[in-house]
Amino acid sequence: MREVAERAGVALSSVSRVLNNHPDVSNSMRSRVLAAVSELNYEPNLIASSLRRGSTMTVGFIVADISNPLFAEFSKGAATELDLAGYTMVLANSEFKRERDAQLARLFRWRRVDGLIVSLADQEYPETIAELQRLEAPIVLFDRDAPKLPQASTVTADHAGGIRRATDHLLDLGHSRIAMITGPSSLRPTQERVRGFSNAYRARGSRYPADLLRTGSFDAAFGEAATSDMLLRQSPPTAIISGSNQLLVGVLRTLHRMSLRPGRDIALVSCDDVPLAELHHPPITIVHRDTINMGAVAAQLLLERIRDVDAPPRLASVRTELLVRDSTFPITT
Amino acid sequence: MREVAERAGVALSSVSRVLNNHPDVSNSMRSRVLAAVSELNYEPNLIASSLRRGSTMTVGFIVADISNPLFAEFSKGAATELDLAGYTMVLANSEFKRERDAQLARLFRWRRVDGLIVSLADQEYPETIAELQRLEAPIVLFDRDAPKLPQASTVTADHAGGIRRATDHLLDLGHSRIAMITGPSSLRPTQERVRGFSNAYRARGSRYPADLLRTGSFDAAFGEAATSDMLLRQSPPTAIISGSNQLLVGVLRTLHRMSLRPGRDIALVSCDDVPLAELHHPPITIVHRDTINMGAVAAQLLLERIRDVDAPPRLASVRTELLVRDSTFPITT
DNA sequence: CGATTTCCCGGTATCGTTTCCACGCCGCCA
DNA sequence: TGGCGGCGTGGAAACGATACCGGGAAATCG
Repeated sequence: MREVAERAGVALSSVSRVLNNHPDVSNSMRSRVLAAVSELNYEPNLIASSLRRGSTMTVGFIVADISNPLFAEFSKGAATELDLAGYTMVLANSEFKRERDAQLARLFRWRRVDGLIVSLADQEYPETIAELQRLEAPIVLFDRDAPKLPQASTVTADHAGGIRRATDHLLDLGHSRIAMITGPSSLRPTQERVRGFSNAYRARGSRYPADLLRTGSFDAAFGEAATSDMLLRQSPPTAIISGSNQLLVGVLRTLHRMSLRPGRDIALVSCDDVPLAELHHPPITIVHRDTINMGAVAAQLLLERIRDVDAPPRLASVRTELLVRDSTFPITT
Repeated sequence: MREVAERAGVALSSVSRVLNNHPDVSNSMRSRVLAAVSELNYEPNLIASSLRRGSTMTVGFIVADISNPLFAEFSKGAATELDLAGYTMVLANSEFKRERDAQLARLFRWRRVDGLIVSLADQEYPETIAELQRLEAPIVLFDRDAPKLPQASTVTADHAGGIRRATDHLLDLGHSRIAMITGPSSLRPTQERVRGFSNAYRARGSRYPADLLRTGSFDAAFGEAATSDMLLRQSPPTAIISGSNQLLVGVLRTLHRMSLRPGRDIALVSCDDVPLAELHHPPITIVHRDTINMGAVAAQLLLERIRDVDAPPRLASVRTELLVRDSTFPITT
């Protein structure tokens, strides 16, 4: 930049003004500087700029596992939206380790990100909460509750409503022993789903079968184990609700192993639409949410608070939708 | 940092030495400084550090679409490996637009990334090549050839071998009219697959059916259109090879629409193992490659050249493997 | 015991920008 | 004609860290 200034015969500050198209710059100045810039192949240094400005134009993104389509789509939605605003996304996987969450929060703080989007592995881990509280930049939580972080915005999905509709659907079809397998009980999606599940039964004056509710984790192995365990019990379920695309993989593995065909021998509902669900034989009924849009909304909530420091944190909830397909069917008693 | 120095009654340079555990620092100095650091809750500024050091400890990652499981797994493998070395991944989606590739390459250069991993949307687009050539940091290409970028390392998969084995497998089963649907003909994976396809036929003294080779793009819509087009022709294929998980979605949609069942009415092979392939009825034969490992290898190639400026660029190829499942079967003529 | 090395430490320049302040000039108005 | 406001510009002080250089004290050696 100094070379550019010399070549154009002007001051450094003028070069800076031209490059940031500051209003106070004459046409002759602008053209001289731009000429020198292109002659010298000048390349701005965004690091120096960040240091001086106090803003890095980066947003941190902490997620358990980017290879999970849920997070991948969410991140895509967010990245696209951030791009439009000139922000770059910095990505890190926590690998479901809460200590990683805390470390990464600190790292991003040190890197001076302008904002942070995070899907906590454990929404109550004090270390993580503490690290996040020290962050002055705005935060958006993805599908998590964290009362200790009142300064954070949140984007969630209406899991309770979705599961409520799914359960109603199954109950209407005559199923009453419905199993639900979903993630860690400490996480918002799980809590909401249990609420929706419970509400559906309660609306009909009964209680949900507690022995058929399995909370634990979101991975395929858990889905596999929980399914086979329940199916081998005395009074097995006639329908299963799976809480994630990964759990679905486990559920299907077990059903396949036991030669039970969804849609005929057992009803099946899962959460989040993936190619597997649509193209399975039979196609699987899904509690759908627009994850890419959730990412976009998360980015918007974040940008809103980056741009206006005084903007209050907000909570956005995207709706869920029941896609009824052939894996659910009326039971004949 | 100045406050820390004052509080500890030492010079700034000493604080820096302690924090970077430079050898020339006494124990008493270390403890005094560390005490002051924790009393003041000092937080290092990695931006300033980057500016001064000339290294940002970040690696750029340009990919067409992170929501594609292929790229998502690849990125996960790379991110995990980079993490171990203390590097942070900066992510951007090109959305298959070659102009975006070029823009992003420039952006990352300006951001002074220490390295770049990139899966080009178009491996020959001159703008992108030019932008990459100006980059002084090392580059790793994912599954692309770019002779104009001799300074770049590359990680690829043995597509030719995989498709060769898949084609041999089908030919052995008695299929001769085998269709292959794969991506843009300008891209390495496509070229390699065509080579493997062709080799298999040539080894038996014949030529591959040119009317059944469809190159175009990697998305589901193309897979859907190409499949229905070929199946409606006079002499339709008895087997289909799909070149990506997205194409597979399209192929399956068409087969489903035409009430053709893979494994019975038509043989089917696809590339890259995804839950859909394993849990489909029947399970789909796959040309498999370890994408997470490819990411790890890409990161290693990059780190090697970041650490040793004189290290020559390298080319790593990961093997592919044919997972024979029930979607391929002997044809009875 | 003097000379030379080793060990620590402080001061300062520097990385490449942006922003504030001051100043000169021109045009306008009274 | 003198004062005043706005425009355009240059100079310099940051932003927060690191690395070089030099010097004083302690340790080692002949």
